[in-house]
Formats: sequence, C-alpha cells, structure tokens
Amino acid sequence: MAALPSGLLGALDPTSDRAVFRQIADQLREAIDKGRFREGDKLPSEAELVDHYSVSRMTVRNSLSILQGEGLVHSEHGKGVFVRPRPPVRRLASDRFARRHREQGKSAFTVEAEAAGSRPEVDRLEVKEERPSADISARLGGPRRVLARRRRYLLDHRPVEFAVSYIPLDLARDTPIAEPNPGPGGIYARLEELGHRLDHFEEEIRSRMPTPSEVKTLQLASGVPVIHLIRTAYDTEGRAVEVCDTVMAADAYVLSYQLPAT
Amino acid sequence: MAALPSGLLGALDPTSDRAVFRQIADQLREAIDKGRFREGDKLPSEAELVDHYSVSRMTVRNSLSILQGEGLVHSEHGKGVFVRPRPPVRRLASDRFARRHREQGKSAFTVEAEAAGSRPEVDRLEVKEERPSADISARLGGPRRVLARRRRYLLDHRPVEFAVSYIPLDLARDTPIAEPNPGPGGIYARLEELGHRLDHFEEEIRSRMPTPSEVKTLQLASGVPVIHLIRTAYDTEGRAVEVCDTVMAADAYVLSYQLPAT
DNA sequence: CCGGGAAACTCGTATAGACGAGTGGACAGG
DNA sequence: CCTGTCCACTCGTCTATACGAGTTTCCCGG
Repeated sequence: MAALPSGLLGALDPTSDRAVFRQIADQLREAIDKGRFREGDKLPSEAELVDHYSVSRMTVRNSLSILQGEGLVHSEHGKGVFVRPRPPVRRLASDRFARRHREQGKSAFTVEAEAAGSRPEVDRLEVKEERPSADISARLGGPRRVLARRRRYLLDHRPVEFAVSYIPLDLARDTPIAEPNPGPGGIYARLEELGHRLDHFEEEIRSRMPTPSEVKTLQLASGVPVIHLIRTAYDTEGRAVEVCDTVMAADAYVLSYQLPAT
Repeated sequence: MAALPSGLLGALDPTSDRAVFRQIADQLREAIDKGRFREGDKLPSEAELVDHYSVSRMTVRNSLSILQGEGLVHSEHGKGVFVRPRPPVRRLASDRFARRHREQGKSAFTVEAEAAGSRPEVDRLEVKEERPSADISARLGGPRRVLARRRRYLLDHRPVEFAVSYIPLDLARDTPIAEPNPGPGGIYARLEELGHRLDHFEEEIRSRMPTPSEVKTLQLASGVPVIHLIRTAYDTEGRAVEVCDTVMAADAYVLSYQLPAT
C-alpha cells in the first residue's frame, strides 16, 4: 500500500483532551474545507489512515462516520470514501404558482426543470380516495374523505421530492382531478375551472432527518436532511381546497420567498 | 442487572439479510414510534441490550448511533440513552416584518416569544465593521465595507438561532444602527428614519447538517439539522439595504409563508 | 488480441476485551 | 441528621482480530 503524501494530513496531539477519532475527523474536515480534497475526490482508504495515524481501524471508521453524519463524505462499498459532491439545486421561487404559469400546457416542475437544463421525470403516480389523517382533515376544514394524489419527482434520474396532494372528495370526485393526468396547468387549473378561484397559498416549512422510508424513496445519502413543506391552497371564499404535503431532499433545494414590507 | 420486560423488544431474525445492528435499530425505532418509549424515557442500557440480543457491545452501540443520527434519541454520559423530546417550536410568520410590528418598542423576537409564553434572551451581541464576503457583497450591490451585527437568540435559556446582519457601511456609519442597541423597532425602523423606506424582503432557505462550530454555538444534539436563511431587505428604490444571514436549530422552528395566487 | 479468473484492494459487519469518566445511590462515620 | 466515601452503573474511547462482500487490476491462457 502506498504511503500518504506527506503534508496532506498532520499528526495527532497526544496531550490533547480531544478524542483521537475526533482529531482525525478534524484533520480530514480541514483538508476538505481547504480544498486539499475536492468534490468527488477519494479520501485515503481506511487502511492508509490506520497506517498514517497508527490507530486501530475502528478508530478510523469512527472518524469517517462523523464526517458522514455531517454530510461531508459518503462511502461506497468496495470503492472508497469520497467527498460528497453538491448536486445541482432546484430553486423554488415564491411566484411559482402565479396564475400566468398555469396558462401553458406542461406542469410547473417540468417547465422549470427544462429551463434549467435538467431532465425532469415524474414517477410513482398514484391517485386514490382515502380517509385523511387528523392533521390533513383539519387543514382542509374537516372532510371525511379526500382524494390523495401521490407522485415522486426526479431530476436527471435522481429522486428529489415526494409529494402528496389532498383534495376534499366532494370537490374532486368525477372531475379531471381524479384522473392520473389532470391536464394542462395541473390540478390548480382544474380547480379554477370548477369555480374555485385561487386566492392565496400558505406554506409551512420544517426540516429534520429523514425516516428510513424517506431514505429509500429519495435515495438519500447519510447526513442529508429533508425539507418538509406543507402547502394549503385557499380559494377566494376562504375555503381550503387542497393541501400538498411534500418531502424534499434538502441538498437539492433552495426555497425562495418574497415578503412585502407593509 | 435487571432483565428487560418481556415483549418490549422482539428477537432477531438470523435468516434475514438485514444486518443485526440494523434489526436492533429497527426494533428500537418501532418501539419508540408505537409509544412503548415516550419522549424523555430512558432506553434499555447498552448492557441490557447486549444481554437481550446476545450480541457484542459494539453492535449495540452501532444500533444506537443509527437512531442518534436520525435524531430519535440522544445519549448522556453516565446516565443513559433517552428518547429525544421535541422542544417547543417557534413559528415564524411571513408578516413578521410588517411595518405595524415595528411601531412598538421591543424587538420582534422578544415580543413574539413573550406572547408565546417563553423566556427570550439575546446573547453574544457584537457589532463591528468588516470586509464582506464575496457573496454578501454581491447581494448588497458590491460595497467594500459593511457593518456586521452578530447576535445569538435563546428561548427558555436554550440557544435556537445565530444571526448576522450586514449593512453597507455608508448607510450605517455614525447612525444608531452602529450602536449595540439600535433603539425601538430595531434596525429596520432606523433604516426607514434614514430615508430608506422598505419595500420588500427576499428570503432564501436551505437546510443542511451543522458544522462543528454551529453545533457548539447552538448546542445542537446530533441528528438535528440547521435551517439556513438569508434575507435581503430592499428599499423602494430597489436598493438592497441589509442582508441577514441566519442559522437556526431546525427542531426549534416552523417557517410559514403566505403566497398570493396571482 | 481478447476473455476469464485470481488477487489485491475497498468498505461492512461482528466479536471480545480493556480502561476511563460521569452519575447516583448506599452506607458508614461524624 | 448530615456528610463524605465508595461502589455500581452508565456511556465514551480504543485496541486487535476475523470474515464477508463489492470493485478493480492485472496477468495468464486461449
């Protein structure tokens, strides 16, 4: 095995209170921050780090797992540990639901992704009637049954978002909204055609670590949180006509909002 | 040592492909989800889990570290591993910078926290002139020097947010904005008094895992992401008069926005 | 020249043991 | 009764070893 290039990583300080595996993690983090390892670069192998620092392998693995938890690196079985590349991000502007954007045929996601030069896909489309959770029901004003529209969004073949729309069943039954493809402009256009002129949206944003099932659905690397967005659409009569519950890979998104100063 | 209450946790499936430490993590997670352990409850000790599953201690620790990464539990040296309680969250509404809220004396943070029955504090206040980073400078229209106002916010003695405001130095020099306490209504009120009538704000939201320094400043448990919010304030002439760079403990916040449907 | 297969390398999983350090309760002595 | 000590229990750190499984390289045989 080749020795590490000298100067890449320093030595341990045996007099320090800081645990050895933290010191190693610190040095690797610093090397990444300073660009000595770049996005996609392979870090020294566990065996090389064991040699360099004269510690046991579990100690080295412990260090690496810290960096993984910070989202700085990811490991690939049989290959090595790599500096995690920053994926292209999707910018969500606060005017993304403006009425003018509903005029043309394609969905907001598709139009915007193609404009940004990415390959958009929609996946795992599923439409069915359900009994809503207490929270969803309350947001919609208490319907007993709703239409649930689930789908997964991908950008350049990478899943980035999983979303569920809930519409009170009395609004959606026997309309294009209950079809897998609701037609040009999406369900918001159909709701307006049905006489529910949209007035405003309310969005609630949280962030947390993903559940195991979200890790699977969004193929998340460890150390990547999710953004949980709950949007409620209100018509001009103040009725909540849709709730959209969205979980996004946090490393793929920047949300952007405009607030009036009034 | 007392044995585990029977039925609390199941047995391992030796025929499963799933790694043992993952199976153990799955069972603990399920027990938490189903409420067999509640917020603040102590999980079985490592030694008890070792006995129950007949595995080595490192395997058990591996399982627990998974749950810690998911933000489900946290460990306390000498005490045990506990189900992480959900702290009270702070709701940020999109009208929080409305002009009417600037009329009274106290800061937005203080007023809102007291209304919610929490004890607000502001901490580590630091005001100084600086050379801005390239990003901040670009957002502000390219000033060479800025006034930076740093401060940490606490709720019930728990740090929840660290924020830095940047104001172009030519606006802020020799004004109350450069004072530690800028007076009633905060710096937005002062900016308006100086003739910069505020028109709108733009907020950019990201989420990621914290850096070690953020972990320290916000006393974050492992498995808690941060929300990174960058707000730019524009006056009626379209000039960017302030950029506020904020890092929040994600488990302490829900952000809320209203979007027009026009 | 090409294809196949072994070898060498990577990380993943798991065991067993040792010592350290923080916490809290029991117990003995004042 | 109070206090201080000790001990048992907790998690934290670290070593050494073993085997499995995925990937890459390289060499040998056809």
